[in-house]
Formats: sequence, C-alpha cells, structure tokens
Amino acid sequence: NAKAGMDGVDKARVQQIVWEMSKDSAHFKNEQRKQASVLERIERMKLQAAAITPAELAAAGRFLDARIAGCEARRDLTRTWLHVDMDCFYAAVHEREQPELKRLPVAVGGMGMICTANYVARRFGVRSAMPGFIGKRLCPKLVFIKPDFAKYTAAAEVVRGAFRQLDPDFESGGLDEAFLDVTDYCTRTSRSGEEAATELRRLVKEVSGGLTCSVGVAANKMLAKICSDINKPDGQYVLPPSRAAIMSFMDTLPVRKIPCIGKVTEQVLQGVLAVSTCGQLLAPDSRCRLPLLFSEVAAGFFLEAALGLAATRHGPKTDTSVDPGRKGISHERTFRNMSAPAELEAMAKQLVEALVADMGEEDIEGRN
DNA sequence: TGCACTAAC
DNA sequence: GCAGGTTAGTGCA
Repeated sequence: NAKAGMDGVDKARVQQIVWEMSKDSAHFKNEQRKQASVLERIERMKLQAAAITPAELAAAGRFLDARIAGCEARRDLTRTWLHVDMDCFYAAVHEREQPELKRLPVAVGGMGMICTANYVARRFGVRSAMPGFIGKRLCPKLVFIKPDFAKYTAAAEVVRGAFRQLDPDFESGGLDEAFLDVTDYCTRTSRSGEEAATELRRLVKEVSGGLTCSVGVAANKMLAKICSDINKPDGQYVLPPSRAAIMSFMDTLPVRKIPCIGKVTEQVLQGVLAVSTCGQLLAPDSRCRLPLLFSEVAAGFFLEAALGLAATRHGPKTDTSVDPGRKGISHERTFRNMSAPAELEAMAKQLVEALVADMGEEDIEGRN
C-alpha cells in the first residue's frame, strides 16, 4: 500500500499479520475467486493481442497518430484548477474536539470496518477500508471512534464556505474533497495558482478551527487531483501549465494514479501490454493496440489520460447528497449467514422500509 | 431492462 | 468473532 503516511511502516509485518488473519476467511476465498477471473480475462486478451495482424497494427497506428494530433490541437492550458483533499477528514474532526486524541492511534469506524485512521495509527499499518479487528491486532492500543456523519457534514459545510470564496461553482467529490476552477480568482487578484493554493489552505484552516488539507494545482481536473496526493498532509504541489512539464510528469506516472484506473485495470494493462506507466502506455507498441483490445470508450480514455488531458471546465453538478440529479438510490446491508425464510424476509423488509423512507424524503417512486 | 463488474469516497 | 454503504458508469445478454 502506497497511501500517504505509510512510509516508515514495517510492511513485511503488516502483510504477515493481514495474511494470517485473512487466509481462512470467506472474504479471502471470494477475493481469490475474483482474482482468478481477472487472470482469465487477461489470458483471453493476450490471445486477442496475438491474433492482431501487421496490417491491422499499421492501420491502428495511423488512426492513433491522427487522434493524438487532434487531441493536442485541442489541449487547453489556459485554466487553473485546484483539487482540495482534506487530511484524514473524519479523524481530524474528532481530534479538533478532543485534542488528546492527536497523540493516540485513532481509527474512525468499528471492529467491522475502518473508515479512516489518523497518522499515528497509520504508522502501524492501520488504514481506511481495513477491518477493525485487523487494525486492533496491528495496533493493540488503537482507539476506535464511532462515525458521526452529522458532525462531518457540518464540518464539510464550513470548509465549503472557504472553497466558495475562490470558486462559487466548486464541485464536491464527497464530504472531504473538491475541485475548484480558480482561473477567474487568479485574474481578479493577480495571484498565481500556487498563491491561490496557499491562500485556500490558510482559509480552510482559519474557518474550520485548524483542519488541514492538501492541494494540487494544474491545468485540468484530473492532473490537479493527482497532484493533491503528492504532498500530503498539509501540503501542496504545482504542475506548471506547459505541455513539456505535463508530458514529463506523465512519462513516469504509474497508470494506477489516474483516477478511474483501479486495481483490476492496472493488472490488465500490465498483463496484456506490459505497461505500468503512462509513458509506456503512449509508446507506439502499446498505444496502437489500445483500440484493438479495448472498447472505444476505454481506449479513448486511456489515451487522453496518458497525454495528461481531461476536463478543463466545470461539468454538471454531481454532488448526489444534495442534488436532484441523482440516478439511483439504494440500501444494502452485510449480514451474518442465514437461511431461515423468516429471517431473510425480515432483512428484506428492513431494507425496503429504509429505502421507502429515503424515497419519501425526495418525493420519488419506483416504476417497476 | 437487468446484471456483473469496476471504481470512487 | 469479526471484512461497509452509496452512487455512477460500462459492457453484455
């Protein structure tokens, strides 16, 4: 794991403990099943790759060259974007109220699942999305705090007040992060992107009573997001808005760092094309094969992302917690093994009732 | 239209 | 003893 705050962690020990506690679980068995199907998918795609003819490859090469030229012609380096990411947001909110927690290893969550951990806990290898009982084993003194979403929502509202000062139309990505187009702010105040980021961090700290965040500065949303992760916590990173700077940044960037490329896509690219960085993805041998092996949407996305291209303008509002533009609504629960019809029915009833209540709030009905 | 899968926080 | 919940998008049947 390469998340912020994980250096200095005894990784071998963490891996050993996680393995020991996992290897006989049903969850682990399911992970193995999923991994096997990923490997099958990679094998199928390798066969496809082997069947590509030189003529197909040459044609794809010409197609890609034209496509890249088109992308480059549209590259827009005139906008300045910030991506803000609050540091250990949930844990930080609790630490603000109980400063004594700052010196202790803290996990927000329960024995089932950890939502976030503070930096003291991360030193032990405790991290978000880890089951609490494994965290407790890695760090027996770990202090668990029950999540309090009302509290986080209130804190998020406050820091959003700071975001609004630099961009009234900022886009939230959940409670603890946001995209800001600060082009107009920079013009208005004669500030650079770097100065805007410094000011935003100062403002956030001021209005929130000490919460810190990390900020990325770049010419588009995707690059800003990648950059906000570089100097975490309480830091910032500026990627200059020049084609040369962006291309050299992308050249060594692992494809896994691109938002939307997760663990599976990373493995597929590695297994099928032997690609692990954006630079390798752009090499003629790899890029020509993209349209022959992936869907049009996927191939186009990989190409543009590797070139460091992404949205430079605000999209439609996506904050589904407050926006009527949502596309789905659901409830789900993880429950212990059970087969008695009455128990199953009771579980289904609970879920339906919770869903009906939420749908009532929004005044919506199902069609089918 | 529905499902499986991937991904994000 | 113990591995979350909510939403979105893609691709396929």
